Amino acid sequence: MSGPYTYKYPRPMVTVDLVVFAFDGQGIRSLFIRRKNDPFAGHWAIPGGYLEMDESIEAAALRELKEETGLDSPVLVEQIGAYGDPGRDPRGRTISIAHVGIVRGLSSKVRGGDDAENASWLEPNEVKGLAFDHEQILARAQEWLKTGVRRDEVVLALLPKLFLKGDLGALFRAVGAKSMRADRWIESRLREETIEEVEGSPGVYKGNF
Amino acid sequence: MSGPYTYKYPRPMVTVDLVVFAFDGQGIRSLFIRRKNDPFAGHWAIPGGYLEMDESIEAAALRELKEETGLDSPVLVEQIGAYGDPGRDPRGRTISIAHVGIVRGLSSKVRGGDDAENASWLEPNEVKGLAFDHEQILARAQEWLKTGVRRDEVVLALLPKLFLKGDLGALFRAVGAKSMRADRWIESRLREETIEEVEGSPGVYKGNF
DNA sequence: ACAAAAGTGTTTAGGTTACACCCATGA
DNA sequence: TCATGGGTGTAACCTAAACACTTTTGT
Repeated sequence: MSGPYTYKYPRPMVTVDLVVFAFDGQGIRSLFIRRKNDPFAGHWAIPGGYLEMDESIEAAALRELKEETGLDSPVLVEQIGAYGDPGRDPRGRTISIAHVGIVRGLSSKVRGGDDAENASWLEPNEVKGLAFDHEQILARAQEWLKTGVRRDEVVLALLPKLFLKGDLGALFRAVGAKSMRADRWIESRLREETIEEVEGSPGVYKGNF
Repeated sequence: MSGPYTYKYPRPMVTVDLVVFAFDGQGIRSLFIRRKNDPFAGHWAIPGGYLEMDESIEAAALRELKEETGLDSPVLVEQIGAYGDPGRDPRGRTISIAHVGIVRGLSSKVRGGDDAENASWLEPNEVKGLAFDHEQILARAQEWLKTGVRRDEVVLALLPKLFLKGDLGALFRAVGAKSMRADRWIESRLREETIEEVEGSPGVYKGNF
């Protein structure tokens, strides 16, 4: 960096955050880092960091994810909103552009990096004392997940490439979608060819992309 | 302003934009300003401007709307996304947080102000040569409107306080929602008491809030 | 009077909910 | 054995879409 940088009018900082969800066959997990530095050193936080001047917003989210957790290219990434209440960051006015991402299964190769002392897959509802307003962002992301589970891409991004009816049932249960019947879901997607049964393996399905 | 302001790392500018929709009984109109200053002086643009350091994002959107068009407090405001491609603003890296707003009817008291030479209600599909990436933002806002019209709050925010079946039909037609039948819509909302028929005026309805 | 546009009835298909019942599991 | 939780069949309900037909409107 070659700073300092001088502007005529004050500018907020801009960060990106990325809530990553994965399904382990039992429940939904989310990826958190433990912050190495102040503010909130030692607290859990959603992966994220400063936007650089020459990269797109989504690229920044992916870069930060990679730097802080080692995770590469989620199956699906979507922006869910900008958070910018004055005071959300003690270092000064900060706007954070929040995203959700989905990866297929709990990648075991996550590791801390950069500002992250370590990175772990935690149950989103168990994590306490999140940094900044990350509780709020997480809540919104969970809401997104709960309603997003009606979208086939979201479901298929969460499930393993090959899955059983039981996996689907477990997934619906895990996100708290009520009375979603796996049998009906499969029946209907088979009809419209969103998924198909794997040749020679009755009861095993795969999504079509 | 007391600038200059100096930071260790470069920071983008942050703006807010607000696409305002209104329904005039015939079609959807959207509020645009004609820019007074460069860049894009003389071009139409979505109302918006710089976020100040001590106001919330939504407050900034409302303030800019007021300053540039004279319009006060839309019935409904919602954030629709952050736009931040490098190069979207020739003045330098700028992140814009886009919103949609709905007002009830075409307020005739709109006037230009600030950076706005004037403000007018235009048909969104007719406007050409929008500033910045406002075409893209407008397109997303229209998309939001088209799908949002299934949400009762959105419909009721667009319609006058008292409305007829014909108004509803015209509205559905205006946003391009296909095969939405006003008779069925009303029937169903009456049942669940989202709207009610006005006493003594058969065929006149009003929303319940 | 005619053509185009809007309104209306009917039917079909699909999804959602609720309920009843079965089966497996584990205390 | 009993209680529990999940799976599964059935029926009621609602909504969306398609279609045909009528009514209205403008020229």
